[in-house]
Amino acid sequence: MANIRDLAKEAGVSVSTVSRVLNGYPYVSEEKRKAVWEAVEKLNYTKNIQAVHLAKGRTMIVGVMLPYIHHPYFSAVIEGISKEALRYGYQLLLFQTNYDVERELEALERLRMKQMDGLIVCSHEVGWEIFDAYQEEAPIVLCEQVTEYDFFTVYIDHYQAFAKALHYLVKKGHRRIGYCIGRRTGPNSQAREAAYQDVLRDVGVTPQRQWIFDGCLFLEDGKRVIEQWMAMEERPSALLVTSDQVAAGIVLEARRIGVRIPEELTIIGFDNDPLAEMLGITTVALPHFTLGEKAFRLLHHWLETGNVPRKQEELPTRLVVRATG
Amino acid sequence: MANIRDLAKEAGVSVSTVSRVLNGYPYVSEEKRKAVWEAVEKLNYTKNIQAVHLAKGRTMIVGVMLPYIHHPYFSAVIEGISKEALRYGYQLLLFQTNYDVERELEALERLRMKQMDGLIVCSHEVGWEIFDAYQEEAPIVLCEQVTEYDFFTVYIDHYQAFAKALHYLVKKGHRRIGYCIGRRTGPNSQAREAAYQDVLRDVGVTPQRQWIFDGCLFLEDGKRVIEQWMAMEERPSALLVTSDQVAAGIVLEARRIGVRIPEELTIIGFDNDPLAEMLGITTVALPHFTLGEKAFRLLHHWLETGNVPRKQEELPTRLVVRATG
DNA sequence: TTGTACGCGTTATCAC
DNA sequence: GTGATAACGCGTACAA
Repeated sequence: MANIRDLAKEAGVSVSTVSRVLNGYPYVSEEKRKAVWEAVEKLNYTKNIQAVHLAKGRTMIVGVMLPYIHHPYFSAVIEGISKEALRYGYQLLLFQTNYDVERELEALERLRMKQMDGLIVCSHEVGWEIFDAYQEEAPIVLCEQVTEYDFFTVYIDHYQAFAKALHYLVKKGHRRIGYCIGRRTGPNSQAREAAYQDVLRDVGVTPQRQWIFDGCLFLEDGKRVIEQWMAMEERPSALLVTSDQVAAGIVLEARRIGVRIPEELTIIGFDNDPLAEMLGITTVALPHFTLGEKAFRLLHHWLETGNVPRKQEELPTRLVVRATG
Repeated sequence: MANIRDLAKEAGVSVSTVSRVLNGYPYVSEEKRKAVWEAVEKLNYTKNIQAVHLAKGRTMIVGVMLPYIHHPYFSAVIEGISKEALRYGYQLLLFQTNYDVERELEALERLRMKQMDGLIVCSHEVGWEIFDAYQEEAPIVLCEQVTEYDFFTVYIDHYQAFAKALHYLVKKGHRRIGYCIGRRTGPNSQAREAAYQDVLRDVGVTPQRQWIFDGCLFLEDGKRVIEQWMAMEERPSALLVTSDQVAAGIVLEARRIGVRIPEELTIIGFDNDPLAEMLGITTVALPHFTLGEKAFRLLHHWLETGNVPRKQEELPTRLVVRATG
């Protein structure tokens, strides 16, 4: 493969002149410029981007750490990141972790190795203190709320979102309120749990353990939920559901087996998925796409300006009332 | 940041010895090995991966070219790619194109620049001849069927899949058969169209123009389809639908407005999405995840062995009969 | 306006 | 076992 020196020889100029022409710098005579481009043609030259990265100490690559891709939540976030990355001329390097700590650490090590200029963390398993340490060496933006440490963060306030939906239910007279959750360990789930405990305590209701449905991630899980619900002695009259996908599963299975919604069971989902609109599911709209966009912009700002004013940005949510609640 | 020379100085050895230790080569005395690792600790050293890439002429990165990420089809494919990439120690660089030719060319240029070792193309807009040209310089694997050129390809035979579903419908007595499609220009859509024309001709039916519903990509589009269907004079008695998402849209809206399925309208979707199972939609199962896996493995084989025996791999489909057809 | 020479950080090839 | 030293390919002061 031809390199910049071959070009210089072919065009009869120096390597720096070649470099100037290739990168569009001024102060190069028209004839030399032309000679260089002709050499490029003749030798079928292409710049080796790895060498550029090494020489410049920058890659214009941003890493994205997420557990799964094939999931409405994460694929929406990454779509937002991708859109903004494209706009600012950055590329995206994917780190799918499956919540495996080893893989998360691998991604962070890659950041230290300067494989990318910065990292966006969509969700994770390892402790904040780890990120805090790596943050000293390279820019990291997190997509989850964190209070104890000082990070660059863009997040949806799941506590408020959950509380909002709960207050709505309480106002409508519900007292036996349950909820479905994905992974209980995640910060989002913790926030939801906290809101649940707080609001129910405030209205003087003692939540029952079996009103909480764990491991609800996909459409299919909704089916299981409604089956469990059917088998219960003291059934909740309303459920806040992880996501609209799961809520859709509940609603469809309920229809199938003749459970009337919302008369017998009120359902509120999260996300504002097109499926929720189609099925008339009341939901809390969450701005996932915007989350990705803002996360990238925050990182971009950090990369371009270089200053490290820790910053948090909170994204608003909105209750969309439809037929199920 | 400390580099390999700093390490050498600190440990009192040469850079070559440092390199040997860092990369686990034999023939290094235990004491020097120890000295190097101590220096690594002391100087908080991390290898600069860009320099490694430049020196080795390999990146262990594979590019993935796709139009969108936030789409069940593509996110399944990329999940499959990702899984295999992880297994073989490769990283994934994302090229979201939105079917914009400029961006597709940009991805191909990046391949020439050796930013990645190979490229997997999930879907595209530019002509085959372009890929054919770039293929001379670096490995490319395509996820669509192509007959005119000689490529590395893994694909689902959409012609056969469509024909299979059509024959099933014909056997059940349907003659007025229509179909929904996403982008008509894609090779998959072309294959489906060809199957449609062929099968209907064979059974002596002249397809009507309005039996073909274009631009059907998402759940919401299903609603539009059923509305159009309602307004028609001579309605098709059966529809083959782009994807289960769109099929679900049709089925749900049909239920809502009281169109009986399958009595008035038979529906067959594609993908075998969980939503199809939940709604009892008859569908042709398409192995998207496997497609991604196989695509990566093919590329991997090419990268590791270096030989270029052009190869095509076809993936099987399966008709899953449920309630809607 | 142009060219020389060095830096970027690592790996690979020799010679010892 | 070990150490110089030359690649790898490009960017960029600095000098001219």
